[in-house]
Amino acid sequence: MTNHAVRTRFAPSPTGYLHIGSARTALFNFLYARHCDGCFILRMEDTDRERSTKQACDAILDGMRWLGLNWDEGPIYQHQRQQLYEENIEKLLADDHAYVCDCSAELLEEKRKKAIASGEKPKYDGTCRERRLSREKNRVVRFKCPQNGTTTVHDLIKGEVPFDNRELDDVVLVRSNGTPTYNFVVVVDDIALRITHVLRGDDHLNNTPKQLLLYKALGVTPPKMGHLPLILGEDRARLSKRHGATAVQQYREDGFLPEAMINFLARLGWSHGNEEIFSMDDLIKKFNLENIGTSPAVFNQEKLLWLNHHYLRQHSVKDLTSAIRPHIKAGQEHLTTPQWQKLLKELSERCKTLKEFTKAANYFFHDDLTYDATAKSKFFTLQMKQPLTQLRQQLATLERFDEPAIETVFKQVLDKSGVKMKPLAQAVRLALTGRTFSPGIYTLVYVVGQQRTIKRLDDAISQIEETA
RNA sequence: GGUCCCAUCGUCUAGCGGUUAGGACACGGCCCUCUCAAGGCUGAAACGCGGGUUCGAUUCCCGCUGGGACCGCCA
Repeated sequence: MTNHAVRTRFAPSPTGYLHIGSARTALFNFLYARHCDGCFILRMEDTDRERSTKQACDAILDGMRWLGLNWDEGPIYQHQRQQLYEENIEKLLADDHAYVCDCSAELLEEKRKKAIASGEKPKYDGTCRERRLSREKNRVVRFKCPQNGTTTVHDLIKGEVPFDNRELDDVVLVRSNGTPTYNFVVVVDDIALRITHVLRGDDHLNNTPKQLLLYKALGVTPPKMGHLPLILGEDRARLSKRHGATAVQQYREDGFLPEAMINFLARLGWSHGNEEIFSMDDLIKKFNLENIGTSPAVFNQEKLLWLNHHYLRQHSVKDLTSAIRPHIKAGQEHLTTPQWQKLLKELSERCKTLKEFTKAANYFFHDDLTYDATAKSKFFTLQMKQPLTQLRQQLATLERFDEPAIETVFKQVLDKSGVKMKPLAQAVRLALTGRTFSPGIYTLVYVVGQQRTIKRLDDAISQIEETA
């Protein structure tokens, strides 16, 4: 389907990092625009000057780029569009769709508390509605919200959602400091940017009728709206910091790949039959509004890890190496060797995150090993001393230090000494890595290299003497 | 408290009136095996409850229950 008219946007408020939930909203808007060959716009909702920061903007931009959510227009900064908002306010005021209010914040807060205490809905009481106050410093502008009738949200995902206008409040459009508020600028900008489809979190559904009424007051047909079910934590409450990492960047630092994150996020609230694996191109091709689910989804890190593992295994050695470079603190010179390439392939079978690679390959980058105590007493036994010594001698004589040659040496030692493969392999593994798990033993010996293997076997053999 | 949203395995979900209710993650077992993984096979695991509508409801409607969101001069 091609629809050049489709224009979507992602409009975060730059007050923190890029949240997982926001990222999914961004993704869906991005995918829908791309799917329809439309336009995806990035807009910073930074009208709250107290809370918006440059760092937050940068973090959001950075996260978007990392995920590959490239925008076609923007970033548009709302704090630079004051004049546009001012024009619209004047229009609303002139048309009697808005009014000036001088009720103090303290008084309102008091009334609000009282209302809640007496079991009523906290709502502006309309004191200034008909006072026709003039605009002055320290006064706010409110929307004159119709107090009868029904406003129905025609939601792309939920269907018809009617709201009784009596439930709606006279929202503040302009703060007493002169800056416009969210509910107002979101409407003005979506009009100005000719947005055709608004996909946003479910938490905005209650705002939508107010915004619809604003569109009406402004004489504009609203865009199509779709409210995405929220992403939840394990306790089924809205995903937040207390559930663990919620910043996209945190996942990057923890060694996740953007492909995995995108795939995971896409499947939270959207599906395509029984398919689980989607590249960005697949998603652009297959994404549609019809298959967006209606119920909230719990963020399940196990599945993210599985996907990450999947993409880790799919990456080329070259791509993986460059992805892993930032995670390696010392020993980066090892990253260019054929041994590293071999090890990397083995590691990608076993590790679920880039971060795990460094841990799992610790013995490759560092020479100071600490033997696992239990394993040491189990595998560094006196009867292993001879076979290990034999092995060490023969490995030292090898001219071609490759896996077939290493395997031959192992076979010979096994034959001569009569020990079983398992204890020998485990003893060698412990000697070379300090642990009892690693890639296959021939591969391991090859990867560690002749010099280091000999050195580590010598160390191990002396350990046996000490304990004997 | 008011308004609104939601409801299929533990989790993500398929299902769009008639299915042995399917897949995936996680979990158990078996195989493979020098360890750890990977892989293969396999197992356990769900339609919240009560009313309708219908020949027939997981599916449509209503109620209940449960969970969630929102009620700012935040967005």
